[in-house]
Amino acid sequence: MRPERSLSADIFQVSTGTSEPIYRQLIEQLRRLIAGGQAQASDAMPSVREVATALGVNPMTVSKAYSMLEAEGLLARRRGLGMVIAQGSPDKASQENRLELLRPGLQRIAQEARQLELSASPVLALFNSILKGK
Amino acid sequence: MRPERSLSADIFQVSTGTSEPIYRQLIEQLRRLIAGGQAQASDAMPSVREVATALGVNPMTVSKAYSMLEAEGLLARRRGLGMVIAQGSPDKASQENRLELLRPGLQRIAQEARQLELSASPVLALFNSILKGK
Amino acid sequence: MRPERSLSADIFQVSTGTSEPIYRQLIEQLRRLIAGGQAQASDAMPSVREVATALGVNPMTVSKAYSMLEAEGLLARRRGLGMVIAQGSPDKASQENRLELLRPGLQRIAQEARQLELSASPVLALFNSILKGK
Amino acid sequence: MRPERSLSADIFQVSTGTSEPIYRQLIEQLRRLIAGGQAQASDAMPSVREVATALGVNPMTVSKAYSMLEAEGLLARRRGLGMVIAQGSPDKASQENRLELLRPGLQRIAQEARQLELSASPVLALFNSILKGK
DNA sequence: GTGGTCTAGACCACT
DNA sequence: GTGGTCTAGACCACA
Repeated sequence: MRPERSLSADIFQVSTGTSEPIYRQLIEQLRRLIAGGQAQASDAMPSVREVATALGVNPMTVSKAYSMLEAEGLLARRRGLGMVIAQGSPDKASQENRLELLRPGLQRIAQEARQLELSASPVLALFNSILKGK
Repeated sequence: MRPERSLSADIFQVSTGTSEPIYRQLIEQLRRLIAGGQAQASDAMPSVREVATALGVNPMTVSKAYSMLEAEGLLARRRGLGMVIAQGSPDKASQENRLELLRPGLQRIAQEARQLELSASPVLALFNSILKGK
Repeated sequence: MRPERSLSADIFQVSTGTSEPIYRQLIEQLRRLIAGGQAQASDAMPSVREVATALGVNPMTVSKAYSMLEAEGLLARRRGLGMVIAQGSPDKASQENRLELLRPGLQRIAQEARQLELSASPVLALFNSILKGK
Repeated sequence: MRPERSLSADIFQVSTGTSEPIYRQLIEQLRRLIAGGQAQASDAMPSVREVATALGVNPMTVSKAYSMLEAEGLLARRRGLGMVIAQGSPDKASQENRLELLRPGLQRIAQEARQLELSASPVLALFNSILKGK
């Protein structure tokens, strides 16, 4: 078994203002981190407590996210040691597959741009500056 | 009384697949249509029943959206006649202001792209094709 | 977390005889309780179900009032825990400001008294007895 | 038949901002004018058109009020001439009876004053100034 | 025809 | 336990 890497609690960012439930934000983010290759099999997850205090949310909320990820097979429980990325979790996905994960969100924004009567170029320019500037 | 334009029920599109409640989708869409200048003061809104049947949702769901838009000052009620875009509703916003409305969504996507370890250029290419192709 | 006071369900009284909708009666009453200082920031509101059973109305009616008060910024939702008076809600208003809230109603009564050809003194005497006697 | 007096259209005042329907405001006001003795049997009512333009409301709304007052027996229709106060309409009521008509409104205000934590004296002082000053 | 209010009941999400 | 959302259906008020 290869040496184990520990993931930091700041891999997660949540926004409480959104209507999207916090536990779901966490789930989606870990899925992306795995698809992007930043979290790999046998990496140790930060503890529920660490994440909860770092994000300022209820520990039960983090625990629920972890449990659902475990049920989904992406996380595995190591008794007394915490959770790790499961051996069976998917490897880093291909670029095409990762791009496809962004499509629904981009389509939604495109629809909003149309309702705002915005043409493509200024929207692309703004997106470009956000992608690079931050 | 100056001529009045009637908006059609198909200005609205809802997706039931999302977790975002239907009435909120309607609210957001009307806000954008006003900001985009496609709905202007004193335009007549389609009736609650028209929108409800067009979208296949319960009239109360549409009514809830209309009521909240009225409380917000964007719609005005004409007793017995229906709702119209309120006189006090904002005029078409400047292009800069309309772009700003897209910023939060674009920032969210950019964060997701980073978690997926995607560089800017393929993401921009995909967005470009969505904006233009559809 | 500082100590929190819980408001009882009997802070509300509704009269079904009036044409004023129940949810609006609740809204107006809470506004007055806040202006009067009897409900303060971070006080816990009675639950929707408690109020509904205490008043004998449908929970959705109470929920509607709470939602509109939340949209107005007077109430804040605590996910899974209930509603509290929002931090941003106004403090107890000055006596002059509270008096001003009564002015429109008093003006309406004064107009009625004029139409009934009633002079000031008997009307004031009646009002005095009502204010003190009950 | 004694000489006929003509009532002016400005005996009515309506507020469109209220939830109370306009036609009902008109009905209540005429009832009070009769109880107060300012409108007496065989007085000629202002025409529907006059009242509608003076108040800026829909003629159908005034017509509805007149019709309901006729059904109630307070107004009588004189073919081709307009409406008059009916012969059978009650005479000016006693002061005690007229005062009683104000009681429900005053009780409502008293309850509001209690919720605003206002004591009797400032409220009475305000009411006094409104009754006399205007 | 228009919107508003209320009910009864179901299901969901969060803690 | 908490509130939120949606449905189906009834009744009212206004024009």
